[in-house]
Amino acid sequence: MRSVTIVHVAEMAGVSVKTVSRVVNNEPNVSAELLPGSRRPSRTLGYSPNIAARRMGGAKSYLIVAFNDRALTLENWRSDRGNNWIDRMQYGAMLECDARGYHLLLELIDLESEQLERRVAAVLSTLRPDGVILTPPSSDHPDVLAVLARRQIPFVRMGSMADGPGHSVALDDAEAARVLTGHLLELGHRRIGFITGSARFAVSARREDGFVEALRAAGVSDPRAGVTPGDFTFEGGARAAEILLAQSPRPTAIIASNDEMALAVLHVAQRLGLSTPRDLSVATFDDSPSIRFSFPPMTTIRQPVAEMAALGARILIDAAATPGQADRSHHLLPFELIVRESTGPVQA
Amino acid sequence: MRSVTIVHVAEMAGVSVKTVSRVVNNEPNVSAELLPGSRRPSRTLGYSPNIAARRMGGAKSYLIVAFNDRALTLENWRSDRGNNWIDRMQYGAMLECDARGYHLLLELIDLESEQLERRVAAVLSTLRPDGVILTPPSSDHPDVLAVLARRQIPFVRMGSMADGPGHSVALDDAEAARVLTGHLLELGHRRIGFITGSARFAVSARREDGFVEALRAAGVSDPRAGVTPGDFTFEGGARAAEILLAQSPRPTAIIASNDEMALAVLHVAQRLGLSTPRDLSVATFDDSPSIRFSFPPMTTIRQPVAEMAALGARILIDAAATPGQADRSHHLLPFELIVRESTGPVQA
DNA sequence: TTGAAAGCGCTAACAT
DNA sequence: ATGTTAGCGCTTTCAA
Repeated sequence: MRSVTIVHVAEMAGVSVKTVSRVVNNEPNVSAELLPGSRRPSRTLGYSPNIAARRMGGAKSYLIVAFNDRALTLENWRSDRGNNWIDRMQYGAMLECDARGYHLLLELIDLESEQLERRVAAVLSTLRPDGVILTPPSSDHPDVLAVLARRQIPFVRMGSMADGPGHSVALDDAEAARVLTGHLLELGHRRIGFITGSARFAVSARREDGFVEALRAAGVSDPRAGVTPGDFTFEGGARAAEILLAQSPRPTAIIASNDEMALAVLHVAQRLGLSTPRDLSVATFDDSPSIRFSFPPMTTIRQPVAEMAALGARILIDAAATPGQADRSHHLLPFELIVRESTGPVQA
Repeated sequence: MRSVTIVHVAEMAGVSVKTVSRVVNNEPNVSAELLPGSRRPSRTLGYSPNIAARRMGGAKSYLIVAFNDRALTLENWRSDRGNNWIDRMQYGAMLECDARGYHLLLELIDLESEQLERRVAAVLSTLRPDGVILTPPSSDHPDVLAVLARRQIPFVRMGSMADGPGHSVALDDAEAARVLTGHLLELGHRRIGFITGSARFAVSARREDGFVEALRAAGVSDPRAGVTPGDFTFEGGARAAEILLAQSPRPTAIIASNDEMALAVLHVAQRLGLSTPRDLSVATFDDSPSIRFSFPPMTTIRQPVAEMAALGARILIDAAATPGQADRSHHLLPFELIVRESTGPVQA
């Protein structure tokens, strides 16, 4: 079935194709009477402009591409643990795109590849997106940023605090860690363990820094004593928890740098016969579904990931709509401490 | 920066654009010497064909669109509970697309809309995908199927057992329910509660049927006694669990039609002072991360969702590559019973 | 085996 | 306020 084109609509309306184009794109210089006149046939015929042809005509592509790290995505798939962060990012961006007549395309890129620049360039040539969303750890990858900048394609770095080119949307992870740590300090905890994230992600260091600073500010001696390396996986979290809980005196609270490791802490504590929060308080960072449904539901930092992504998409779509705007901007979104049942006052 | 086109490559190679096109698309009738000759410049220049132009030229679009129900997605986003099924579907399809030079585009459609047909048609006109993946509940929506069939766009219905047009990839949910129920029967359970899913999804009835059949086959009198309505949400699952656990005599096991409701059962049981699996066995269906990390980790049916989606994408890509193939096929993938710690022998 | 030319559906630039 | 024309980058005829 050949589909209806702008020519059909124009013929039916008895006007030129350009007029139809103007109406469809809400351009000025169309007489008011024409609006319904041209619009009616387009409705009747069920016309919607073909995106490829539009792009060929020199207009926008109505495409936003989000780059995800391939290795991460693959591993995620294999382990099937559901990377909630990416999902929420996608929902937010997709909804915003959808509302603005845009389409979101997820693309896998191999950050470790030697051909990274070439690959990124190829995707851009092939797809011609109006904008690109970068998720960690590509948000801070110099090669990716370089290609994007060279091509002059608007892009937004998600979750990056680094001062780089393009737009960025993030939240203050260090401050979030300080707030979370502060919550435990208020409950009387002094021996607090902290399981770090993978060094590949800039966020790991930021959270660790916030934790250490909060302890230092509270006058805790040797604030780094409880810092134990983790890697964002359940297994890594379990190992770290075992190390921490074998210490004497034992920490009365543990902060995990992500939810999966926090779940692991809960498991290890349970195995050791420790009750949460009576014997051990546990707090974490991402507020994924799993920790809301855990025993007990966990205290955490709530990040507005979907909102961040929606903002990112909005910035790109606006940039495509009004060229010549600033090509850099920096946005910090608020987070929220959510106190649940996994944290309680330290027992005497 | 103007990007490199086929013309540049042709000039550099000293051949016609058509020859370059042939090389790029692995078409026959190119002399062997030309292959490296034309390919070298294309590498040097970093050429990749523009998808929009390709499409305009009458070739494939290299696009697969997956339709998701908008209301479901929105609700999912708001409740932020992470619809693992969709995520796994997407991973599988995306990886397959990526491996074949394709791109996956998620589109939201409003199944409740009166303009559904028009909207679907608009997306198809706009994007011109080479194929469409339908996720439940759109897999069985007659209007959606009608538009697709009329347009002659290859599509695959995911998780649909209905005998309809197009391709379908599913697993035998009824059989899965029978196997899961059989596991409990073997452990000696006779009073088994079953919390159904939402009636909007065809899978709900299939699982319920399998459960009832298994009990009947085992000679359990009144096999429908334990069937209690649920809706796939945590709250709905909790309500159903409360009803079931208030019965006297109490069921010794409960099967929930999805993981979120199973988590709710665990919560309610815990609140009532029932220990799992000693006092109550719990089993469920989707094997999402949350039930692997729950206390205790739950017995479940493992569905190869990503593999199903990958197969779906493969079918569509193959169909686009070799027109004239059968436009219907039906695939049933195997599932797996995974026994964890939430189910145990009935206590005397 | 190779190439020249036409055209896909749309929009930008340039008339009118 | 409206229409005409010339591409956009590619692939398909069809011819050499």
